[in-house]
Amino acid sequence: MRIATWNINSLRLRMPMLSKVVKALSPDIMCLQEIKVEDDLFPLHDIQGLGFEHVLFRGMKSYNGVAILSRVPLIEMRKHLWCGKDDCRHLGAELPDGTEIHNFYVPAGGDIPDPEQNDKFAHKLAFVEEMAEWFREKEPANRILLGDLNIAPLETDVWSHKQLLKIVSHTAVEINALSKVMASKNWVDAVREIFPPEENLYSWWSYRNRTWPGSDRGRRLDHIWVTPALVEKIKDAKIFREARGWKRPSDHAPVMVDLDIS
DNA sequence: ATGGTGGAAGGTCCA
Repeated sequence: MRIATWNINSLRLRMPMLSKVVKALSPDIMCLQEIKVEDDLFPLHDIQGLGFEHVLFRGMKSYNGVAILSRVPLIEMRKHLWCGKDDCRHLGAELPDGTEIHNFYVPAGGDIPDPEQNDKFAHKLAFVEEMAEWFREKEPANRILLGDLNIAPLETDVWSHKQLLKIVSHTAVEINALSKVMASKNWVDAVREIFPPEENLYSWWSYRNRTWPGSDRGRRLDHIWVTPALVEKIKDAKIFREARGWKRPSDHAPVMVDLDIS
């Protein structure tokens, strides 16, 4: 089963690009973030036309929003209000074999990496802490956790570890919080099972850097994790950076893994 | 130290 995640940054604007990505990668399950469309306006018919019969979405006007597009049936999990907010940052579903898939859009966190000065950073830290707590309390199961986690944990997940230490997405406090999520169910970074940690690997490149891709000042903000029993099922992984070079792209590239599950 | 660009809006807010 091929499972992909992509922060599409407006689903309606980039429907044609989604079609290209789906044709290129043929994912069985495509998880999206920042769809930026309220549920009444979700382009369900067009999505089904791409071959996804089973579609879950949770959207709001202008901001955030997540969706799971699938060729296999999904059972939607009960909604959880992360940080007490109903802001469309998570969708959980059960696959036919009982594996759970969790699609997250973690708050970006603003510019100042200090929760005292910056409410958005405080929200990000609280959200990630809550993820750790939430998964810790869950019963054992095979699970996939993926999405735009807005944190680049490894030195090789950013173009310059030294220059980004005080930049939101690569600060020690965020990486520490993310490591607690990882410990909550002994999650394994599936993409790093294929691409060794020594290798630079990015999934996002700022719109503000006009020299892309020459300078390659990227960060790996988008992740796919699995619980330990699924590790031996990981067959391949890929970051489809070609899509970042298309005209009017999302600032994120799709990330995918092949898992030997049904 | 600063500002750079893009999306949804139709204000600015958010990334």
